[in-house]
Amino acid sequence: MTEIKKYQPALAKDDLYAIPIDDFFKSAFSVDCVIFGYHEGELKILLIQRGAAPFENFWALPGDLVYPTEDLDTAATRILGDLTSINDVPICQVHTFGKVNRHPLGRVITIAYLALVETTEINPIAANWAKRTAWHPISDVPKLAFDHGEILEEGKIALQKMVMTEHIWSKVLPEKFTLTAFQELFETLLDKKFDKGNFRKKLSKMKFLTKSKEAQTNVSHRPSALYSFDEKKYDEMAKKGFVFDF
Amino acid sequence: MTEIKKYQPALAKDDLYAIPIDDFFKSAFSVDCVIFGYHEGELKILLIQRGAAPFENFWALPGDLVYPTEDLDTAATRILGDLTSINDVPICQVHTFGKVNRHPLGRVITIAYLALVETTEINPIAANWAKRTAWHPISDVPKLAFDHGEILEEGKIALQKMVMTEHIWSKVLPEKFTLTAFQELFETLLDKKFDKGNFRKKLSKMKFLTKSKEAQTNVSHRPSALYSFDEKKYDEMAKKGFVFDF
DNA sequence: TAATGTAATTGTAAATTTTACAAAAAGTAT
DNA sequence: ATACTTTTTGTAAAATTTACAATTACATTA
Repeated sequence: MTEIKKYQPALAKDDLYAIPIDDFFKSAFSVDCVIFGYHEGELKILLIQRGAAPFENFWALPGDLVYPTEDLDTAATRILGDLTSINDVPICQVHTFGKVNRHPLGRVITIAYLALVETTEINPIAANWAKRTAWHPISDVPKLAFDHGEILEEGKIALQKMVMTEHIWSKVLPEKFTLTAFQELFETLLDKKFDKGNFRKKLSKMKFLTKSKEAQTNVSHRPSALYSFDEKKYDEMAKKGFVFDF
Repeated sequence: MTEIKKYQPALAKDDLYAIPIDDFFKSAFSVDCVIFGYHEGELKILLIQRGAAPFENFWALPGDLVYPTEDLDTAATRILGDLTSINDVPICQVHTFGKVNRHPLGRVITIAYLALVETTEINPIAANWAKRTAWHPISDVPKLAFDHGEILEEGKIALQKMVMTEHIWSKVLPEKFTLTAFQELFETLLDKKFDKGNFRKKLSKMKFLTKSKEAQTNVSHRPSALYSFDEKKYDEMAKKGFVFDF
């Protein structure tokens, strides 16, 4: 009995699936990146136009096969960079999609990763087999390649959940920002409106925004104080199990 | 230019990874099941003792390779059944683990699935290459095969999050249950204590537990009313974006 | 049968938070 | 100086949370 035979996986009761172990090692997996862009109250999604079969010319999420010698998280970052020239953006895993026929060229399961960035601070440049890149308003997305439509929908749900439990939003605003900008960000991401006075009262109780001595300039009205995000304070609170509950 | 060449994935800038497309299709993927069992204030985890290499004789999460012609979700259910004889338990995806060297026999990424069941209502029977099955107290788990220790830790965190946002707990209690039993369940899962009076006041506002006309019998104290879970009501509230916030 | 023990259930008052606004403040533009 | 705009603070009523205390309903024991 060989080493390989020993590792033969479980067989279904009717032996329907009794296939040699080698046949299991004929799959591939890919990463698809759901990159949301926020700017001044508008949420967009980053797409590429595919310059390679299958689904050539279709719009799609930036994604590609993972190298056999590459860690999953590493691959996600690398692939995003390879196709869109976006680097240094932390992305996090969301969900894995594994329907048998989701990919026309063979068995490929795909792991979706997600990030939220400031639309104008990122400069996506199509590279490799990506023909072009474009930000599409979240409310007006074309038909996508593969099952990317489904992946995007899951991504939207995951984004809203993460907004309330992680500081995924913290790199979207500039170093110093007004509370109004902060509120607009949350109103956009959560698709809700908040009372201005009450919103900031809740925030001040949360302690993780610290007021600086600087103020807004060049506005034709009372200038706003500028705040900054205190990650340490946030983590303290998060550890105690708090969630945004607006 | 062949069809395959066309689909060649993105190349890294330095061509380090320029390998033929076929080499991508040499991976496998597996499912590992994190099955939590609850009974009378005790949380346990279901493990199997492996009867096959690698990690023969090690305790491990029930898991195995996915067939190339099998949907991911289908595989999860099938594998759990094959190894532990547990069927009809809904399990949900949690996270995918994809470090290059996590599996000694080749590149295998694994997708973790999770469920919560009533320990005594499930009768796990080792089957196939599983030597035996056992419930281990969550606080006393042996060293596990592969990276299953890490997967279990992630599973614990995911369980707590899900308890607050989904009714993953709803099949754990009997059809009719006391509010005290309900409270004990949540205290166990969230590892917190609650004030009895206040806990049930919050519950009554949530509306998804309906009081039946029956009461507890054979208890040497005032008998408790029995309640049942109203899934429809729960879903209504969940749709409006509510979370348990005890 | 009455008293006792136990846990379920309801009650309550003080403290806190939420809500829906209103008023005041601090700048530019006219 | 006045108007305008948005920030910032204030406030009173309503609702909720909190920390207990009191009451209730059963079985068991005296």
